[in-house]
Amino acid sequence: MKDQKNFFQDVYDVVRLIPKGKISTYGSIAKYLGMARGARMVGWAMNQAFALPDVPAHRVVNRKGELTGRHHFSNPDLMQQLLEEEGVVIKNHAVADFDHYYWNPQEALDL
DNA sequence: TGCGTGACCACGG
DNA sequence: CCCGTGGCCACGC
Repeated sequence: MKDQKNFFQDVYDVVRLIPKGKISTYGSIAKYLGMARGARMVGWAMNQAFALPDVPAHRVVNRKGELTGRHHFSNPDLMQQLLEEEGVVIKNHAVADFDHYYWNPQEALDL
């Protein structure tokens, strides 16, 4: 059991583990941390995380694969740009072939 | 102290 | 997939 105060740190820790060229979702991360209904909190954590250089917030999208957080970057197009640099194809502000790039912490970290 | 808001999600139609 | 509804937790005023 971990303190909820470390929840944000846990979020950053998981996000940091997302492999290059892969993406994950707010809900999956929240679920992995035991907050199945705390997807919004992951979003809030990301809002604070964009200040942390080691946290690839651009690899976190919503369950539809849309780059909903792009407006919170210094440049709205930066998120898409970073993903494309990693080989992720973006179409209309959303990840094309979402299932192909999807990275599930539950499976990857083998709970 | 209470209410509105939000980088969300699940469910039913 | 779209739409409406409810729930979730934290933050700002």
